Amino acid sequence: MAFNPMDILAGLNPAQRQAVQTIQGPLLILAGPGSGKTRVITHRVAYLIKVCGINPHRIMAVTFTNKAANEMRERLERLLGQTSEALTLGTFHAICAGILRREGKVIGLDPRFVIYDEEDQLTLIKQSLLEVRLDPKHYTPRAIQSAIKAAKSRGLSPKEYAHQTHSYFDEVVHRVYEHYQQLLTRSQAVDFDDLLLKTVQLFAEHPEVLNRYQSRYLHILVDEFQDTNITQYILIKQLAGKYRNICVVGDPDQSIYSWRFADLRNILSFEKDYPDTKVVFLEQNYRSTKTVLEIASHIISANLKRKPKSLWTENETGVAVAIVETYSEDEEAQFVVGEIEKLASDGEASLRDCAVMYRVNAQSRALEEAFMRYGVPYKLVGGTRFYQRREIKDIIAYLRVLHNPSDNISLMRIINIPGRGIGQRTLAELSAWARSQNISLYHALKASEEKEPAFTPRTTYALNTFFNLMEELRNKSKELSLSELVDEVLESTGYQKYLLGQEDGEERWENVLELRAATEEYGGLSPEEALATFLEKVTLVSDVDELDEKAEAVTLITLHQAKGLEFPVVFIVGMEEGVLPHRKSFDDPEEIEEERRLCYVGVTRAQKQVYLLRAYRRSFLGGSSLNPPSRFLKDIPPHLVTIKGLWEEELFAPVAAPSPRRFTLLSLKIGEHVHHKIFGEGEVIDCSRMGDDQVVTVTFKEAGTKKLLLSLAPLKKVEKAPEFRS
DNA sequence: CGAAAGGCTCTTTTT
DNA sequence: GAGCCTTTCG
Repeated sequence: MAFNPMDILAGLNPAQRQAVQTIQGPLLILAGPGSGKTRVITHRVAYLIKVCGINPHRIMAVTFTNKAANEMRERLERLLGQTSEALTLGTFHAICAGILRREGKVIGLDPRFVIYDEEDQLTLIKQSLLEVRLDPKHYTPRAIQSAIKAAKSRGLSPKEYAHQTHSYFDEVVHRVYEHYQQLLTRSQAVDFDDLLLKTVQLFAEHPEVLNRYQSRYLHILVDEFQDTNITQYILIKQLAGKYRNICVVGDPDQSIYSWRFADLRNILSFEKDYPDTKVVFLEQNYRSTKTVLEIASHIISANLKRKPKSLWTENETGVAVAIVETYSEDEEAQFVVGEIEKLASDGEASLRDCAVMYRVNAQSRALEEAFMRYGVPYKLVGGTRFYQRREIKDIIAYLRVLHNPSDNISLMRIINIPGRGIGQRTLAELSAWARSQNISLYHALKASEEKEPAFTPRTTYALNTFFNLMEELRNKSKELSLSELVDEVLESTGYQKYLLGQEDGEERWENVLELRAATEEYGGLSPEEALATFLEKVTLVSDVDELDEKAEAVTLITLHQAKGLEFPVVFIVGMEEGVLPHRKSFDDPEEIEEERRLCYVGVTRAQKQVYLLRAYRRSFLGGSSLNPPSRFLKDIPPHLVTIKGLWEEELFAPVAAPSPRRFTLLSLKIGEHVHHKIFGEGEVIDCSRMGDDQVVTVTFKEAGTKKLLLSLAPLKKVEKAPEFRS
């Protein structure tokens, strides 16, 4: 099929075309929600390659999540009909990690450096506090962590930080920051923010390296520009220094990451630093109904520090927004599930069309319980994130040490897990000695016999045994495939036994197996490369990245994570003062404005229908509170609203209590066959305990696989095996 | 050394 | 209500 370059422009509106075709010089695209932003970026890159003949090797596109990057690559390949590997495409963090692996040597960075996440960072900060003899009770590690992150987001090294600040607390932070950086260096590690900051420093100190990159990148694109921080801004300014073909895309109304030190002033700086900037507004919305767009506009218009913007759509008017008031969060969740079941059975929306959004992760709990109780499939994004789980981090720590023995934090994590008689005292002594000898902890392990005064024979033996174990694994790591290596680690360290001996060991072990499964896709690489690639990936993935859009299930997601996604039907729960807006934002008008933007982001995810829910009473931290309705609800004009008065009509109606059915509780085993009132016949494929109840996973003949709570699901045991059994 | 128990503080939001 | 830290005891 002949390729017609003009296909790239087909179907774009005039503003979108302008955004695609303006390829010379700085360009700022202000894109409202649903205005086809992703489409514009993708088409712009395609246009550069196909029409302008630019080598993909010379284009960089920065996205906010890995997911966005993957999607863009897919779309691009479809559009171009060819692969696009040469294109630099990824998050700031991933792109910088790549640059540092290649070029970091000149600033003394080992190419095998490990990336510490925020948990590792906090551990290291605690250690720093102790080592500079400050009391962690007086200066909370969290506060210090936040101050260091703030400094790094503004591009400040410890020295620069000291110059810029004067309070006593700043002096404390400065001391810890400086020491913390030393500890990182000693571990051949960088933290998240260092990925950006070190790249900036590298470019600043080594113009010859910067020059290579400047000359390479003829075109640079940055998505979600409203959520970039100052360090990221400096970085793109460096990179675009030569050609100045820099295109940034953003929407100030969707800026929701100022707590991560994203700085809206970047948009102002951009226009100031590049006075010849052309600005394109994308204001036609293709996503939502007129009603959805109108209530969104009313909500966001109440922000005072904002440039007004007029969004419009040719879509149909659609239905009114539903405001639902329930008594408790459990009822709120129950309403959501009931409504989704209704939509699904009426054929108005499938499960994957629906998303439930909330302000804080803790809110997902009541929802999950309700979804489980009614056997409606859901996918939870975030929460306790997979790669943050203790057992997962343990295994990764083993792999990290095998890859790079200098990684002290990981070594300290696993040195006594499973327990092998190396306690806190020994560890403290060993690491003090390592520091005095100026060697890594791993090296100290090897040389522990030379230490004066010596460890007890028993301790020495334990240290030696552990060291030999790790050495053996390290040798094997050079030959075994990644999954074989994981198996070997699990086996030879006794980790499996250790886990299964614990209370919730079964479940944790499942997670470990899931991790092991994830290592299988690295078969094509050499053992060393596979390990390196895997370790980098696991620290830089986010939860949205893993969201499976095709699965027939309802999405449960925080408002922050929902940015960039869209769903036909959106439920926002917890529309209450204290939740949205969150009470932490009460005393700062700017934070309230950000809460409002967050609400705006949520509403504008919807294509057809929005439900805003609030509960009269919400439990938190064991207690409960009565929250007034969110102030944002007052900004919605009444004629666009239907109130669902579960409040008046159903509140006092008897709700079927779960307990009475308990005594008829039957117990099911894997392999048994059941009959469900709605879903029909199925086979039990898994069961686990939840409190004094049982959760069973059943594969139904017609309805697919569902998780059900035994006490509530209308299930009957079937003695005779159904005929579909395979 | 390590298990167990008791006491404390938080919880926004995440690449 | 959990997760983290400290203390206590075997």
